[in-house]
Amino acid sequence: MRRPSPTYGRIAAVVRRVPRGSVATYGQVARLAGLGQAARQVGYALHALPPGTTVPWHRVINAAGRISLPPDAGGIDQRLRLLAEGVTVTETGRVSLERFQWRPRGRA
DNA sequence: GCGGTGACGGTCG
DNA sequence: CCGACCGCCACCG
Repeated sequence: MRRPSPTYGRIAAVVRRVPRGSVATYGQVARLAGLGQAARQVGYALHALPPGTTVPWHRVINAAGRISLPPDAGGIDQRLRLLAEGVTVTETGRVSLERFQWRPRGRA
């Protein structure tokens, strides 16, 4: 079955595993997707997601616990979506990773 | 095949 | 807490 999974496919697969009400960091997703240090690529891939996708891209934030997406590029929408799931996001786009980061069975 | 680029990450000031 | 710098890697022209 080779690994036809284009990198984007693996990234999307990992992001779909992030449960509602939790968030994951780009680096965490990259790691779980087997991309190593290609965290930047995660953001690049999410940016390339087609409209109407089922991937909860809004649950992915940076390691600093902040929304990276510029407000005028969807950051506003991302913040509202997170708030709608019960994730506390300050007006500056800060999220408490201690409280909301996804922890898949002790790994990662 | 080479080089520029980026929804990042970690360190330093 | 915030900004600047450098290092990593895959995508695209």
